[in-house]
Amino acid sequence: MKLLDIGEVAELCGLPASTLRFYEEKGLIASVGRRGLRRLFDGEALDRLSLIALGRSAGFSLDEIGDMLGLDGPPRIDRARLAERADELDQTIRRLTALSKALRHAAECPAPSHMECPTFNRLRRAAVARGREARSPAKRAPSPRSGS
Amino acid sequence: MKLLDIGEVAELCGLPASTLRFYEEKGLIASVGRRGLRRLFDGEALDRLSLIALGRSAGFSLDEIGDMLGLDGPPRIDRARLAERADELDQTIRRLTALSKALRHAAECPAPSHMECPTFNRLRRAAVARGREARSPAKRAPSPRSGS
DNA sequence: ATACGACTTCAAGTCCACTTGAGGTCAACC
DNA sequence: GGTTGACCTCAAGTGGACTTGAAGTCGTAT
Repeated sequence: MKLLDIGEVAELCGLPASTLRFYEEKGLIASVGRRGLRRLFDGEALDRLSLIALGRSAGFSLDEIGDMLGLDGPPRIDRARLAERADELDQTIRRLTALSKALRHAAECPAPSHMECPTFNRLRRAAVARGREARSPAKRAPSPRSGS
Repeated sequence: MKLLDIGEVAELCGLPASTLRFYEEKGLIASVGRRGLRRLFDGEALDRLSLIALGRSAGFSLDEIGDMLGLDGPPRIDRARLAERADELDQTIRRLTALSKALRHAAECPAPSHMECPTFNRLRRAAVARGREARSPAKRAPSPRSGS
């Protein structure tokens, strides 16, 4: 299997090399060796990076992801936790759906102030209400680096 | 209209008083006056706080929300931006939906390693793919303060 | 009148996920 | 064999959104 330079991995996964070093330092990924000083990665690193991206976009912190993937080692995944997080995600999805509708309505509604519009207020309440019980932020996947 | 102490506002909106002071400092909310040193708020602050919560949960930064609500003043909302963000939210929703399915599948699938499961891999790709073009994180609504 | 506790200010600290900078190494190409 | 540019390490810095701490003020209940 072809071994990859950190720059190639960076290219393939869309993360800057500094982030890959940072992830390695945290034990989230591992290089299979070095050529001189340079790290060499194999396909497993790419798999793990894809799982990391998945976890990040599900709102897990890097530490949580580390727990789940097994810091250095084969992924061992806590199924109960995944199901729980899936439930939370479904909540979030419902909330964001209400939110999207509210935004779209606000963008079109001619009422002078949105606070006077019953439709907006209904959607607003729907969007915010569920947020109260959220556990931690669900971030989008890390954005690609700015350059290029 | 009844005027509210910062503690009462905090109680009503579920944010700590320190956050309300912080928001006031940023110009996101304003008190209508003071009783001695103490800030007094009216209903409008609650409305704005609810819009702030809405904006936060849509993934706007406090600065962006400040722009939209008009730092100190009546909300003047950029409709094009709202529609644009609604589109982005819809993207996020689709991604999170794939993600939720992937997590749920991972929680149930008996395959020894998820990386070997075609279903998981398909969902994984679907969940991660769209994340590449995301602009900024869509956070959940701010969590209620820890105590009580 | 006095004590209490909820408020006040301002500066500094925290957390997370990275990024940046300085100074150094070295594999590969000409 | 020399240059180059991608890599290396380690420490420190960044940004957003708050939180905490110290020291002080003051409305309200007893």
